[in-house]
Amino acid sequence: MPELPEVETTCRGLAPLLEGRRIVAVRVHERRLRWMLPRGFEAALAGREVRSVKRRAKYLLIGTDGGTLMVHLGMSGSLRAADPSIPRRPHDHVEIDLDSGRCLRFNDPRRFGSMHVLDGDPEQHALLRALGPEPLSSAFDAKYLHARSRGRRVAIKQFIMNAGIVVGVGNIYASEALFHAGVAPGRAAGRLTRADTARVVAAIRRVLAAAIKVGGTTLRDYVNADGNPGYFQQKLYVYERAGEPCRKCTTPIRQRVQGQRSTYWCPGCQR
DNA sequence: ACTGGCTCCTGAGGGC
DNA sequence: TGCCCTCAGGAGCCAG
Repeated sequence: MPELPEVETTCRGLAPLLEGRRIVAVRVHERRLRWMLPRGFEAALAGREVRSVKRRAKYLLIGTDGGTLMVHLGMSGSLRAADPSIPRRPHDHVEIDLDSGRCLRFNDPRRFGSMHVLDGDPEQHALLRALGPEPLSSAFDAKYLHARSRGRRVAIKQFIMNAGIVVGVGNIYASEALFHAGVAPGRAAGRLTRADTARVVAAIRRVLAAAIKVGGTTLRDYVNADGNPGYFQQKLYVYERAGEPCRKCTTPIRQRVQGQRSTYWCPGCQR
């Protein structure tokens, strides 16, 4: 499932394939994504030249000479620059032909992903305006997390998954980061000490950077722009390891549900 | 201002 | 062998 490292990997893979290319044609095979693709979606993109490929949170921002294509991969989405001679696969919902001869295909079995064409500054769009800082930016530090968490009773795991606080920390990396920080996931965010928040920030940054380095985590669906999986799943310490011995202290990893999401943690290592 | 719950969807996996 | 049921999950949205 794409989290920030997977989106970043896709972004880096797509940039050289898209930048400077002109969009020749757009075909939509399924309009019912997270939000219905409006009439005029195809026309808003056809003929445009791609100027930049960026990422904000888990959104891909494909800037053109006339508007920005904003893509979210949801939990099962992928974008690949395919050879058009390869037949379309099930759930290839949108195809964007480029003047390079390649075809950008958006595949998303669960259709939790989305596509928008934006005018003007993407940062001002309602979906981006209220987002917190990027986890790998200097704005996300211990001072910030400590200040934002004061008075908050919500569990720290749900707190760091709140995109209004910090973007890009999904279910897998939230559990992994809290393990490395040595902080139990159920603790109230507002009860964390300054030292705790420093360790949480450092762990989030370290885990995300490490995952980006190996191309993200592939558990079920995710493939990058070239159709290849990531390898971070081999470095998971707690996620989907319930009952298995902790890699550090051999205590059995525990699992519980927080906010409709599975949380994994080591009661020996995390306090 | 917070917090928790619901919702979209399909494939995987377990049970029988 | 095959069918049916349950569950997972990003994140916007709404109600309390």
